[in-house]
Amino acid sequence: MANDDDDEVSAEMIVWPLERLARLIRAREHEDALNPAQWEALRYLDRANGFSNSPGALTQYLGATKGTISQTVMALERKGFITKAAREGEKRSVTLVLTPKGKSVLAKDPWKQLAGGIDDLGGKTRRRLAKGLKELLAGELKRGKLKSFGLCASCRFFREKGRSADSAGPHHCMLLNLPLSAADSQRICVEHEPG
Amino acid sequence: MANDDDDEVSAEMIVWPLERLARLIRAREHEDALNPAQWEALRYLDRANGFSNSPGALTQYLGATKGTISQTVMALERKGFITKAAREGEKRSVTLVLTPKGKSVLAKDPWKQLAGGIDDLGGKTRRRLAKGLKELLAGELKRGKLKSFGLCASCRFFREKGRSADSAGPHHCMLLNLPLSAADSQRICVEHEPG
DNA sequence: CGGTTATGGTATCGAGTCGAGATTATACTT
DNA sequence: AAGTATAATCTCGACTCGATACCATAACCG
Repeated sequence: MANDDDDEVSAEMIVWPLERLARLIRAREHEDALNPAQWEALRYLDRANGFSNSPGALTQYLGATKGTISQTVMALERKGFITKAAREGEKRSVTLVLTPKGKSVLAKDPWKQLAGGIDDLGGKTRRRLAKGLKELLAGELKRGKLKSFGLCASCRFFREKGRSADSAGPHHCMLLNLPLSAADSQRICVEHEPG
Repeated sequence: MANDDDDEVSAEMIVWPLERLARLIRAREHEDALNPAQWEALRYLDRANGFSNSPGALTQYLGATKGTISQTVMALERKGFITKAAREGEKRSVTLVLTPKGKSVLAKDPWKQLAGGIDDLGGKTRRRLAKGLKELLAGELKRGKLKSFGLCASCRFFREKGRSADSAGPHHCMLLNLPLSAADSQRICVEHEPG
């Protein structure tokens, strides 16, 4: 194991499987009354915090355009997977919330089924796989000047507070100057900035 | 480095970046007069050997249906990226060949641009990344009972022959019982079976 | 206050994907 | 010769997608 850096792995040996894997999973996203675009939106909304469950944030996350996302959101609403509601204190915006039907269909997410294969991987491979993908994604985000959509724990605007009796939650966001519930701090955020 | 297997990496830390990376690259596949489906087909045809450059093989590679691929192929032909020709000795089938225009546009392939980011990765990470992705893809292929589309070198039907003056090439395929040019043996094949 | 500009979302359009199913032509089998 | 399998195409309806125009609300500024 001394010369672990020999035997160069060509970029193709990473790009080709990556590309085909993504394509094949996508091909299975036409089942269960949803299609790939709708799956992507549903997955995002399941992970987004209260500042981020809007069509605009979804647009940025997916690297799409507002018009396209508007259509997809309407399809999801029509099919009963999400509901729309007015956003508190911002009449232009809207909140998108999963219905019970929306939450339950996520169990059949084709990407989620990949998790089984991941469990069979060795610890070293899992660690390096996560690290490599994280860096590749970071590069792609930088190239497209896109947002990171990370969790509070890695955000420069996050201030963790000790437990308190405050019902609004123990933490605080310095950017929006708002209290953060413990649950919300575990979800991805449009405003996230690493730091 | 002794306890390299501690600190479990959750499946989500692999699936989420993987999913978003694939989505973001896909979002950039609308440039250059092509769209994602057409990019996928063009990339495949650039890598397929002489037995595998048909609509049917492309259909299997992408996990799609014949009708869909037929449309995409016609679009690529209409746009001048590929040409269609009759297949030798099989009148039902067709060969799809990249035009010079098709070959040159591949330089702008959004997936290819990922290769730069891969070069920045460390050797260990690159190795494990390739290994992990290969295994995840193998699992996906098994689940969907799909073909591997590997190279001759890993195929159980391949017989490497010594150099000869035979113009048809030095190698041989035991399945189709045909000679194989050195060039073709370096391209992916519908008939590939690991072993 | 009024005007300009920015922002969040929708309406509409045309090109194209996608799976499903029917159709045509060729090949193989018995 | 009849039946079946295979390679590809055609047609259909539902949907994605970017582009553009549009509307409402918000922010800013003199």
